Amino acid sequence: MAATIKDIAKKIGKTTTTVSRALNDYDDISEETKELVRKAAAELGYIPNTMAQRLQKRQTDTIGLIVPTSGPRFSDPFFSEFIAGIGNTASRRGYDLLVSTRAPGDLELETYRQHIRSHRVDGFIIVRTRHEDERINILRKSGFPFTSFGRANCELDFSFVDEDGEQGMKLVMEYLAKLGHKRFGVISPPSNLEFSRYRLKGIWDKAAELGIAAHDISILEGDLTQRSGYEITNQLLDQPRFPTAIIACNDLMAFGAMSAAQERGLVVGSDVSITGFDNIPMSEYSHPPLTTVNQPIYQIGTTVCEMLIRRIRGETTEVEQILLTPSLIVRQSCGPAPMA
Amino acid sequence: MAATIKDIAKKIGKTTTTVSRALNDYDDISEETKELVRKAAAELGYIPNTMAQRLQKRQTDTIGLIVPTSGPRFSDPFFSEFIAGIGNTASRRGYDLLVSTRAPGDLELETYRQHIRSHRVDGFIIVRTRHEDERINILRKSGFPFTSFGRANCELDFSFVDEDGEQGMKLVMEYLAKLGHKRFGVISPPSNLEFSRYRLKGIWDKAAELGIAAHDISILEGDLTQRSGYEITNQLLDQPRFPTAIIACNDLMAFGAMSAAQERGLVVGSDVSITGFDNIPMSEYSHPPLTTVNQPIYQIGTTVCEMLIRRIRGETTEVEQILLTPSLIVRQSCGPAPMA
DNA sequence: TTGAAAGCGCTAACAC
DNA sequence: GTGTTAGCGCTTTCAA
Repeated sequence: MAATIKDIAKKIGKTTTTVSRALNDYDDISEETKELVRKAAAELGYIPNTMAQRLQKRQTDTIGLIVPTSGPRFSDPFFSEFIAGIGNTASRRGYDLLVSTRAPGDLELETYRQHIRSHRVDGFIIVRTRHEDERINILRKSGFPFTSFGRANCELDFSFVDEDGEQGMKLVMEYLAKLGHKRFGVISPPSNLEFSRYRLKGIWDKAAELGIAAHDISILEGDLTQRSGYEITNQLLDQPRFPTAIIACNDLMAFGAMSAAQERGLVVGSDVSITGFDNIPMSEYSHPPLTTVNQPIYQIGTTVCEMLIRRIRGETTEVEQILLTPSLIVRQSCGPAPMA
Repeated sequence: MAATIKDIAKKIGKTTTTVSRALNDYDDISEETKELVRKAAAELGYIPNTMAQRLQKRQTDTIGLIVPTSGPRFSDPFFSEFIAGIGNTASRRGYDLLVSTRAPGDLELETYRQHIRSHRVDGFIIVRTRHEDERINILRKSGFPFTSFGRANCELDFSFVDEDGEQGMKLVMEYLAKLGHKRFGVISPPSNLEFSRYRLKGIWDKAAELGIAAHDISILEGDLTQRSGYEITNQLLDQPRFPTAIIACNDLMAFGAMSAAQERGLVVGSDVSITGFDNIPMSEYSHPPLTTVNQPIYQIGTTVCEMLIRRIRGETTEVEQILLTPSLIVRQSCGPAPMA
C-alpha cells in the first residue's frame, strides 16, 4: 500500500491539512514543520495520489491529442515527430499526454465530446485541420481550451501555429520556373484538409504571376502516403504531354513519385524534377536527396503545446497566432527542364 | 457545470446510491427505477466524472507507454503504427493511452517509478527491449502489470510478443546465398537492443551452416535511422573487397543504404543487393521496392495491448508469450551476385 | 428494492 | 502557525 498524507500526519503527530500545506510549500507553515514533513514523506516513500489531486482540483493536468488515423496501417513519420514535440513539452511542464487514435468521423467527434464532458483532459491539441472542421466547431462552442496546428475556415478566434503553405508553394513554383519548367504536375493533399487550399492557392497565384497557363498544370489528389504519390505520378507521366516537374505536397508522396519516375527509367533531377514539403529527416537521405519546403514539425509541436498550457493555466487570455515563414531546401531532386 | 449523480438523484427523488447502482446496472434495482434514472441522466447530459470514478475504484483505466526517443527529431514510422495498434485496442476496451517520451536513461526509469507509485496508469507496455533492461527489472520487482514487444535477457516470467528475428535473418541469408552472394555487409541495430542479438545470431548461424567465412561478413552498427544506413553503407562500399549484399536490420536503414549505393552509380538489385526488416508500408514503394522481412507492427501493438488488459483485469494470470514466425517479402532490391 | 453512512486521498475556507 | 470541518463525485458496505 502506498503511503498517504494521512500516514505522514500520523507519523509526525500533525493533521493532514498541515502536511498538505507543508508539501505544497505554503508560507503559513513553519520551516521546521516543513522540514519534518519532507523528511517523513521521504522516509515513507510518499507520492501523492494523482487521481485524488485531480478530483479535488477539478483539473486533470492532461493534454488530449486525438490522432486522425487513416486506414489500419497508420505509418507516418510526421506523427511520431509531432507527438515527441508535444510529449516532451507537456512533461516538462508537468502535464500528461493522452493519445487516442480515431478515423475522422462521428466516432471521432463523439470522443472529443466525451473527453470534454467527463473531464478527462484539460485541453486539446488539434492536428491536420480540415475544411469545415467539426472538431473546431465543437471546441469553440464548448469554450474548452485548445490550440491547433493549422488554420481553419471559420472565425479564427483561437490560438494556432501554422506554416504559410501558400508562400511555401510560391517558393517552389518560382524555383522550378527559374529552372525552365513549363508543365507541372501537382500531387495535392486531400482537398478536405485545410492546408491543401493554401498550398494550391500558392501554386495558382504564382503560376498566374509567371504567366503559366492553367492547362499546363495538372493537379491530382493524393492521400499523403507514399503509395498515392507513386500511383499519381504514374498517371501524370502517362499523359501525352507529361509534366517535367512534379510538385508533391508532402515528402512521403514525393518519395513515391521518385520511385514511379525511376521505375520508368527517368533520372530524377534531370529527366524530371520532383519536390516535396515537410523536410522530414528522411528527405535528406533519399536518392536523390529531396528538394523540399522546410516545416519544423517537432518545434511546431512544442509551440502548440506551450500555447495550450499557457491558456489552460490562465497565464494568458490572448489569442496567439503564429504563421511560420517557410524556406526552400534545395537538394538534388530538381534540375533544368529537359529540352522538349 | 456538468451534471453529477447528485443532480440525477435530486431530479427523480432518489438517493445517489440508487442512481449509481442503476447506472451500473446492478440487479437489486427495479427496472422502472433504472429506466427513470437513465432517462434523467440522458436529459441532463450526464457523463460520469472520470477522476472521481478512478479515485474510488483505485484504478486508472489507463495504459502507459513511454516511447524511448532518440534525439530531438524523432521521426520513425514504426512508432506511429505501433501507437495506432495500441491506441485502437485500448479505446475499444475502454482504456486511455498515456504516452510519454523519454530518452533511455535515469529520467526514463524515474518516470516509470513515479507513474507506478502515483497510480497514474494500470499497466505498462514496454517497447524496444534492451539488453539488461532496467525498465523490466523495475516492473518485475514492483509486481506492476506490463507486457512487452520484445524479449529480454532476464528470466522471461512475463508476457510478451516478439518476432523470431533469428529465423528472419536466416531467411534473408539463405535467400542471398542462393542468389550467389559471398560477401555480406550487415548494418546492425544498436547492440544494446535485445533484438540485435537475435538477428545477428541468425546471420552467424546461417553463415556457419552455409560455410561462409567470418571475414566475409562485415558488421557495422547503425542507429536505426536512414541516415546511419546511408553512412554505414558508404563505409561498407569503401572497403577494398566490398560486399555484394547489404543486410540492413530495419527498413529505414535499408533505404539509407539504397541511397548511398545509388549515389555511387550502383544499381540496387543487380550491382548490389539490399534487404531490410519490418516491411513498413513505405518499403513497397521505394525504388526499387525493398526485399524485407515482414513484421506486423500494428498487429503486434494490438496483441500486446490486449494481453496487458487481460492481465490488468485479472482475466488471466497465466503468462502469455507469443513468438511470431517471420516471412520473407521478396521484391526487387536483390538480384544474383555480380561476377567478381 | 432502496437509503444512510462511510470513505477513496486530497485541498481549502475559516477559525483559533 | 496549525487544526477543524467540509467537500470534490463517486462506489460500496450495511441496514432497513
